Amino acid sequence: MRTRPSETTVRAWARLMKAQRVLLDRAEEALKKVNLPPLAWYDVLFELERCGGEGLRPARLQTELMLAQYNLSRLLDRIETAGYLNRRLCRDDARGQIVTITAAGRRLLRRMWVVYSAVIQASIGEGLALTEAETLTRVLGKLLEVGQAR
Amino acid sequence: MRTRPSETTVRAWARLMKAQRVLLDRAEEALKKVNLPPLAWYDVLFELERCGGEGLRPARLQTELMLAQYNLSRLLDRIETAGYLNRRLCRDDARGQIVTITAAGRRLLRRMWVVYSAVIQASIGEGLALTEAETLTRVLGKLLEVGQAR
DNA sequence: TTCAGATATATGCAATTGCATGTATGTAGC
DNA sequence: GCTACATACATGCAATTGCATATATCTGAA
Repeated sequence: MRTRPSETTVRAWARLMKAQRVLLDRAEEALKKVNLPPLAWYDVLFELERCGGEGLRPARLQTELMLAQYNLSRLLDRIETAGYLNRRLCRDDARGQIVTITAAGRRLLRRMWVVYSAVIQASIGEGLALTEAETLTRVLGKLLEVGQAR
Repeated sequence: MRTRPSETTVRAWARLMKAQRVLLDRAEEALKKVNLPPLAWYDVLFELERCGGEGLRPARLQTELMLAQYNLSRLLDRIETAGYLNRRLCRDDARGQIVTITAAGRRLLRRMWVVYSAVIQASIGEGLALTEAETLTRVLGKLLEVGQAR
Protein backbone atom coordinates (compact mmCIF):
# COMPACT_ATOMS: atom_id res chain seq x y z
CA MET A 1 0.00 0.00 0.00
CA ARG A 2 1.55 3.20 -1.21
CA THR A 3 1.48 6.56 0.48
CA ARG A 4 -0.73 9.08 -1.27
CA PRO A 5 1.05 12.17 -2.58
CA SER A 6 0.77 15.30 -0.45
CA GLU A 7 -0.88 18.46 -1.70
CA THR A 8 2.55 19.97 -2.06
CA THR A 9 3.71 17.10 -4.21
CA VAL A 10 0.69 17.31 -6.45
CA ARG A 11 1.08 21.04 -6.87
CA ALA A 12 4.70 20.61 -7.89
CA TRP A 13 3.68 18.00 -10.46
CA ALA A 14 0.96 20.21 -11.89
CA ARG A 15 3.25 23.21 -12.13
CA LEU A 16 5.92 21.16 -13.84
CA MET A 17 3.47 19.90 -16.44
CA LYS A 18 2.04 23.32 -17.04
CA ALA A 19 5.22 25.34 -17.09
CA GLN A 20 6.89 23.03 -19.55
CA ARG A 21 3.87 23.05 -21.78
CA VAL A 22 3.62 26.81 -21.80
CA LEU A 23 7.28 27.33 -22.57
CA LEU A 24 7.44 24.61 -25.17
CA ASP A 25 4.35 25.93 -26.92
CA ARG A 26 5.93 29.34 -26.96
CA ALA A 27 9.05 28.01 -28.64
CA GLU A 28 7.15 25.96 -31.20
CA GLU A 29 4.93 28.88 -31.98
CA ALA A 30 7.86 31.23 -32.44
CA LEU A 31 9.48 28.83 -34.89
CA LYS A 32 6.28 28.28 -36.80
CA LYS A 33 5.69 31.98 -37.05
CA VAL A 34 8.85 32.38 -39.12
CA ASN A 35 8.32 29.18 -41.08
CA LEU A 36 11.00 27.16 -39.38
CA PRO A 37 10.56 23.46 -38.67
CA PRO A 38 9.55 22.13 -35.24
CA LEU A 39 11.92 21.72 -32.33
CA ALA A 40 12.31 18.01 -32.96
CA TRP A 41 14.30 18.89 -36.04
CA TYR A 42 16.49 21.13 -33.99
CA ASP A 43 17.12 18.41 -31.44
CA VAL A 44 18.18 15.94 -34.10
CA LEU A 45 20.41 18.38 -35.93
CA PHE A 46 21.91 19.60 -32.71
CA GLU A 47 22.95 16.09 -31.71
CA LEU A 48 24.37 15.48 -35.16
CA GLU A 49 26.41 18.64 -35.07
CA ARG A 50 27.53 18.17 -31.49
CA CYS A 51 29.26 14.87 -32.14
CA GLY A 52 31.43 16.29 -34.89
CA GLY A 53 31.35 15.12 -38.47
CA GLU A 54 31.35 11.39 -37.71
CA GLY A 55 27.59 11.23 -37.50
CA LEU A 56 25.42 9.11 -35.27
CA ARG A 57 23.52 5.87 -35.40
CA PRO A 58 19.74 6.28 -35.19
CA ALA A 59 19.65 3.98 -32.18
CA ARG A 60 21.90 6.41 -30.40
CA LEU A 61 19.73 9.39 -31.28
CA GLN A 62 16.74 7.46 -30.16
CA THR A 63 17.87 7.08 -26.58
CA GLU A 64 19.43 10.55 -26.54
CA LEU A 65 16.21 12.22 -27.64
CA MET A 66 13.80 9.78 -26.02
CA LEU A 67 11.97 9.14 -29.24
CA ALA A 68 10.15 5.99 -30.22
CA GLN A 69 12.10 4.05 -32.82
CA TYR A 70 9.45 4.35 -35.51
CA ASN A 71 9.02 8.05 -34.85
CA LEU A 72 12.69 8.71 -35.23
CA SER A 73 12.83 6.65 -38.38
CA ARG A 74 10.23 8.85 -40.00
CA LEU A 75 11.54 12.04 -38.54
CA LEU A 76 14.87 11.26 -40.18
CA ASP A 77 13.04 10.59 -43.43
CA ARG A 78 11.53 14.04 -43.37
CA ILE A 79 14.68 15.86 -42.38
CA GLU A 80 16.62 13.94 -45.00
CA THR A 81 14.08 14.74 -47.69
CA ALA A 82 14.41 18.39 -46.74
CA GLY A 83 18.14 18.05 -47.32
CA TYR A 84 19.40 18.70 -43.81
CA LEU A 85 20.94 15.30 -43.18
CA ASN A 86 22.30 12.26 -44.97
CA ARG A 87 22.05 8.59 -44.17
CA ARG A 88 24.83 6.31 -45.26
CA LEU A 89 25.50 2.67 -44.68
CA CYS A 90 27.37 1.61 -41.63
CA ARG A 91 30.55 -0.19 -42.51
CA ASP A 92 30.93 -2.39 -39.45
CA ASP A 93 27.23 -3.17 -38.93
CA ALA A 94 25.20 -3.78 -42.05
CA ARG A 95 21.95 -3.46 -40.17
CA GLY A 96 22.72 0.09 -39.20
CA GLN A 97 23.36 3.43 -40.76
CA ILE A 98 25.24 6.59 -40.01
CA VAL A 99 23.39 9.85 -40.00
CA THR A 100 25.29 13.04 -40.67
CA ILE A 101 24.30 16.67 -40.86
CA THR A 102 24.67 18.53 -44.13
CA ALA A 103 25.93 22.06 -44.64
CA ALA A 104 22.35 23.20 -45.11
CA GLY A 105 21.55 21.42 -41.85
CA ARG A 106 24.14 23.47 -40.04
CA ARG A 107 22.74 26.64 -41.47
CA LEU A 108 19.24 25.65 -40.45
CA LEU A 109 20.46 24.87 -36.98
CA ARG A 110 21.86 28.36 -36.65
CA ARG A 111 18.73 30.01 -37.99
CA MET A 112 16.59 28.04 -35.59
CA TRP A 113 18.83 28.85 -32.67
CA VAL A 114 18.31 32.56 -33.19
CA VAL A 115 14.60 32.12 -32.64
CA TYR A 116 14.79 29.33 -30.09
CA SER A 117 17.36 31.01 -27.89
CA ALA A 118 15.34 34.20 -27.85
CA VAL A 119 12.41 32.29 -26.38
CA ILE A 120 14.65 30.61 -23.83
CA GLN A 121 16.07 33.93 -22.79
CA ALA A 122 12.68 35.64 -22.62
CA SER A 123 11.13 32.73 -20.72
CA ILE A 124 13.84 31.84 -18.25
CA GLY A 125 16.75 34.22 -18.51
CA GLU A 126 14.60 37.25 -17.95
CA GLY A 127 12.30 35.69 -15.39
CA LEU A 128 14.67 34.03 -12.98
CA ALA A 129 17.72 35.13 -11.07
CA LEU A 130 20.77 33.04 -11.85
CA THR A 131 20.59 31.32 -8.50
CA GLU A 132 16.95 30.47 -9.11
CA ALA A 133 17.77 28.96 -12.47
CA GLU A 134 20.50 26.92 -10.84
CA THR A 135 18.15 25.76 -8.13
CA LEU A 136 15.61 24.78 -10.74
CA THR A 137 18.21 22.77 -12.61
CA ARG A 138 19.35 21.06 -9.45
CA VAL A 139 15.89 20.12 -8.23
CA LEU A 140 14.77 18.89 -11.63
CA GLY A 141 17.98 16.90 -11.76
CA LYS A 142 16.95 15.11 -8.60
CA LEU A 143 13.71 14.11 -10.27
CA LEU A 144 15.62 12.55 -13.09
CA GLU A 145 17.77 10.59 -10.68
CA VAL A 146 14.78 9.12 -8.92
CA GLY A 147 13.90 7.21 -12.03
CA GLN A 148 17.43 5.88 -12.38
CA ALA A 149 17.14 3.89 -9.20
CA ARG A 150 14.19 1.86 -10.38
CA MET B 1 19.27 43.10 -30.29
CA ARG B 2 18.50 40.59 -27.60
CA THR B 3 20.84 39.20 -25.02
CA ARG B 4 21.78 35.61 -25.61
CA PRO B 5 20.75 33.18 -22.86
CA SER B 6 23.46 32.16 -20.44
CA GLU B 7 24.62 28.57 -20.09
CA THR B 8 22.75 28.40 -16.82
CA THR B 9 19.56 29.53 -18.46
CA VAL B 10 19.87 27.02 -21.25
CA ARG B 11 20.57 24.20 -18.82
CA ALA B 12 17.48 25.08 -16.83
CA TRP B 13 15.41 25.04 -20.01
CA ALA B 14 16.79 21.69 -21.07
CA ARG B 15 16.19 20.15 -17.68
CA LEU B 16 12.65 21.43 -17.58
CA MET B 17 11.89 19.93 -20.97
CA LYS B 18 13.47 16.65 -20.09
CA ALA B 19 12.13 16.20 -16.59
CA GLN B 20 8.58 16.89 -17.64
CA ARG B 21 8.87 14.51 -20.53
CA VAL B 22 10.24 11.72 -18.39
CA LEU B 23 7.62 12.09 -15.71
CA LEU B 24 4.76 12.49 -18.13
CA ASP B 25 5.85 9.44 -20.10
CA ARG B 26 5.97 7.50 -16.89
CA ALA B 27 2.41 8.44 -16.04
CA GLU B 28 1.08 7.71 -19.50
CA GLU B 29 2.84 4.40 -19.56
CA ALA B 30 1.49 3.40 -16.17
CA LEU B 31 -2.04 4.15 -17.30
CA LYS B 32 -1.64 2.31 -20.56
CA LYS B 33 -0.23 -0.69 -18.78
CA VAL B 34 -3.51 -1.21 -16.96
CA ASN B 35 -5.64 -0.29 -19.95
CA LEU B 36 -6.74 3.08 -18.73
CA PRO B 37 -7.17 6.03 -21.08
CA PRO B 38 -4.55 8.75 -21.48
CA LEU B 39 -4.08 11.62 -19.08
CA ALA B 40 -5.97 14.03 -21.29
CA TRP B 41 -9.13 12.15 -20.35
CA TYR B 42 -8.27 12.54 -16.72
CA ASP B 43 -7.74 16.26 -17.09
CA VAL B 44 -11.10 16.75 -18.73
CA LEU B 45 -12.99 14.60 -16.25
CA PHE B 46 -11.21 16.22 -13.36
CA GLU B 47 -12.29 19.68 -14.43
CA LEU B 48 -15.84 18.48 -14.95
CA GLU B 49 -15.98 16.93 -11.51
CA ARG B 50 -14.26 19.83 -9.82
CA CYS B 51 -16.87 22.37 -10.81
CA GLY B 52 -19.73 20.39 -9.31
CA GLY B 53 -22.63 19.00 -11.28
CA GLU B 54 -23.30 22.16 -13.31
CA GLY B 55 -20.90 21.14 -16.03
CA LEU B 56 -18.66 23.31 -18.13
CA ARG B 57 -18.64 24.92 -21.52
CA PRO B 58 -16.04 23.53 -23.91
CA ALA B 59 -14.58 26.98 -24.38
CA ARG B 60 -13.87 27.07 -20.68
CA LEU B 61 -12.20 23.68 -20.70
CA GLN B 62 -10.21 24.77 -23.67
CA THR B 63 -8.47 27.62 -21.89
CA GLU B 64 -8.25 25.69 -18.66
CA LEU B 65 -6.51 22.74 -20.29
CA MET B 66 -4.67 24.68 -22.97
CA LEU B 67 -6.06 22.56 -25.75
CA ALA B 68 -6.69 23.62 -29.30
CA GLN B 69 -10.39 24.04 -29.97
CA TYR B 70 -10.56 21.29 -32.57
CA ASN B 71 -8.62 18.93 -30.40
CA LEU B 72 -10.93 19.43 -27.48
CA SER B 73 -13.96 19.01 -29.69
CA ARG B 74 -12.79 15.58 -30.75
CA LEU B 75 -11.49 14.62 -27.36
CA LEU B 76 -14.96 15.27 -26.00
CA ASP B 77 -16.40 13.14 -28.80
CA ARG B 78 -14.28 10.20 -27.74
CA ILE B 79 -14.92 10.55 -24.05
CA GLU B 80 -18.61 10.96 -24.69
CA THR B 81 -18.69 7.89 -26.90
CA ALA B 82 -17.02 5.97 -24.11
CA GLY B 83 -19.85 7.07 -21.83
CA TYR B 84 -17.90 9.20 -19.39
CA LEU B 85 -19.51 12.52 -20.16
CA ASN B 86 -22.63 14.05 -21.65
CA ARG B 87 -23.12 17.08 -23.81
CA ARG B 88 -26.36 18.95 -23.58
CA LEU B 89 -27.57 22.13 -25.14
CA CYS B 90 -26.90 25.38 -23.45
CA ARG B 91 -30.09 27.16 -22.53
CA ASP B 92 -28.87 30.73 -22.64
CA ASP B 93 -26.50 30.40 -25.58
CA ALA B 94 -27.66 28.29 -28.45
CA ARG B 95 -24.20 28.13 -29.96
CA GLY B 96 -22.80 26.45 -26.91
CA GLN B 97 -23.20 23.31 -24.93
CA ILE B 98 -22.77 22.13 -21.39
CA VAL B 99 -20.54 19.19 -20.71
CA THR B 100 -21.15 17.12 -17.61
CA ILE B 101 -19.46 14.09 -16.15
CA THR B 102 -21.41 10.87 -15.81
CA ALA B 103 -21.37 8.43 -12.90
CA ALA B 104 -19.14 6.14 -14.93
CA GLY B 105 -16.92 9.15 -15.53
CA ARG B 106 -16.53 9.68 -11.81
CA ARG B 107 -15.62 6.06 -11.34
CA LEU B 108 -13.07 6.24 -14.11
CA LEU B 109 -11.60 9.36 -12.57
CA ARG B 110 -11.06 7.50 -9.31
CA ARG B 111 -9.57 4.46 -10.96
CA MET B 112 -7.19 6.64 -12.92
CA TRP B 113 -6.20 8.60 -9.87
CA VAL B 114 -5.02 5.46 -8.12
CA VAL B 115 -2.50 4.89 -10.86
CA TYR B 116 -1.73 8.51 -11.59
CA SER B 117 -1.17 9.51 -7.99
CA ALA B 118 1.16 6.58 -7.47
CA VAL B 119 3.37 7.89 -10.25
CA ILE B 120 3.26 11.40 -8.83
CA GLN B 121 4.24 10.14 -5.44
CA ALA B 122 7.01 7.91 -6.75
CA SER B 123 8.35 10.63 -9.02
CA ILE B 124 8.15 13.69 -6.82
CA GLY B 125 6.97 12.79 -3.35
CA GLU B 126 9.70 10.25 -2.85
CA GLY B 127 12.42 12.18 -4.62
CA LEU B 128 12.12 15.65 -3.14
CA ALA B 129 11.98 17.04 0.35
CA LEU B 130 8.86 19.07 1.00
CA THR B 131 10.82 22.30 0.92
CA GLU B 132 12.31 21.33 -2.39
CA ALA B 133 8.91 20.61 -3.86
CA GLU B 134 7.75 23.98 -2.60
CA THR B 135 10.73 25.69 -4.12
CA LEU B 136 10.10 23.97 -7.40
CA THR B 137 6.49 25.10 -7.40
CA ARG B 138 7.50 28.65 -6.58
CA VAL B 139 10.18 28.93 -9.23
CA LEU B 140 8.03 27.35 -11.91
CA GLY B 141 5.31 29.76 -10.87
CA LYS B 142 7.61 32.64 -11.67
CA LEU B 143 8.09 31.26 -15.14
CA LEU B 144 4.38 31.28 -15.70
CA GLU B 145 4.13 34.88 -14.58
CA VAL B 146 6.76 36.02 -17.04
CA GLY B 147 4.44 35.18 -19.88
CA GLN B 148 1.56 37.09 -18.33
CA ALA B 149 3.36 40.36 -18.75
CA ARG B 150 3.66 40.04 -22.51
C1' DT C 1 -34.11 46.05 -37.96
C1' DT C 2 -30.12 44.96 -40.40
C1' DC C 3 -25.60 44.13 -41.13
C1' DA C 4 -20.74 43.46 -39.94
C1' DG C 5 -18.09 41.34 -37.02
C1' DA C 6 -17.13 38.28 -33.09
C1' DT C 7 -17.84 33.76 -30.65
C1' DA C 8 -18.78 28.68 -30.01
C1' DT C 9 -18.31 24.51 -31.96
C1' DA C 10 -17.68 21.01 -35.78
C1' DT C 11 -15.40 18.81 -39.65
C1' DG C 12 -12.81 17.51 -44.24
C1' DC C 13 -8.40 16.55 -45.25
C1' DA C 14 -3.34 16.29 -44.64
C1' DA C 15 0.55 15.42 -41.44
C1' DT C 16 2.15 13.01 -37.46
C1' DT C 17 2.13 9.41 -34.06
C1' DG C 18 1.28 4.77 -32.18
C1' DC C 19 0.99 -0.14 -32.75
C1' DA C 20 2.12 -4.22 -34.64
C1' DT C 21 4.93 -6.49 -37.48
C1' DG C 22 8.39 -7.14 -41.23
C1' DT C 23 13.17 -7.53 -43.07
C1' DA C 24 17.90 -7.91 -42.59
C1' DT C 25 21.76 -8.53 -39.83
C1' DG C 26 24.38 -9.67 -35.72
C1' DT C 27 25.73 -13.01 -31.92
C1' DA C 28 26.12 -16.83 -28.82
C1' DG C 29 25.76 -21.63 -27.99
C1' DC C 30 26.00 -26.03 -29.84
C1' DG D 1 28.13 -24.03 -39.88
C1' DC D 2 23.34 -23.94 -37.74
C1' DT D 3 19.83 -22.55 -34.89
C1' DA D 4 17.67 -19.47 -31.73
C1' DC D 5 17.33 -15.27 -30.21
C1' DA D 6 18.67 -10.27 -29.98
C1' DT D 7 19.35 -5.84 -32.40
C1' DA D 8 18.70 -2.08 -36.02
C1' DC D 9 15.73 -0.10 -38.80
C1' DA D 10 11.40 0.30 -41.86
C1' DT D 11 6.50 0.23 -42.86
C1' DG D 12 1.21 -0.78 -43.32
C1' DC D 13 -2.55 0.69 -41.09
C1' DA D 14 -5.28 2.93 -37.41
C1' DA D 15 -5.68 6.82 -34.11
C1' DT D 16 -4.62 11.52 -33.12
C1' DT D 17 -3.36 16.16 -34.23
C1' DG D 18 -3.04 20.37 -37.06
C1' DC D 19 -4.88 23.46 -40.46
C1' DA D 20 -8.25 25.60 -42.79
C1' DT D 21 -12.80 26.40 -43.13
C1' DA D 22 -17.81 25.72 -42.28
C1' DT D 23 -22.13 26.46 -39.58
C1' DA D 24 -24.87 28.55 -36.33
C1' DT D 25 -25.55 31.87 -33.09
C1' DC D 26 -24.64 36.23 -30.61
C1' DT D 27 -23.62 41.34 -30.21
C1' DG D 28 -23.08 45.97 -31.12
C1' DA D 29 -23.51 49.82 -34.14
C1' DA D 30 -25.92 52.42 -37.79
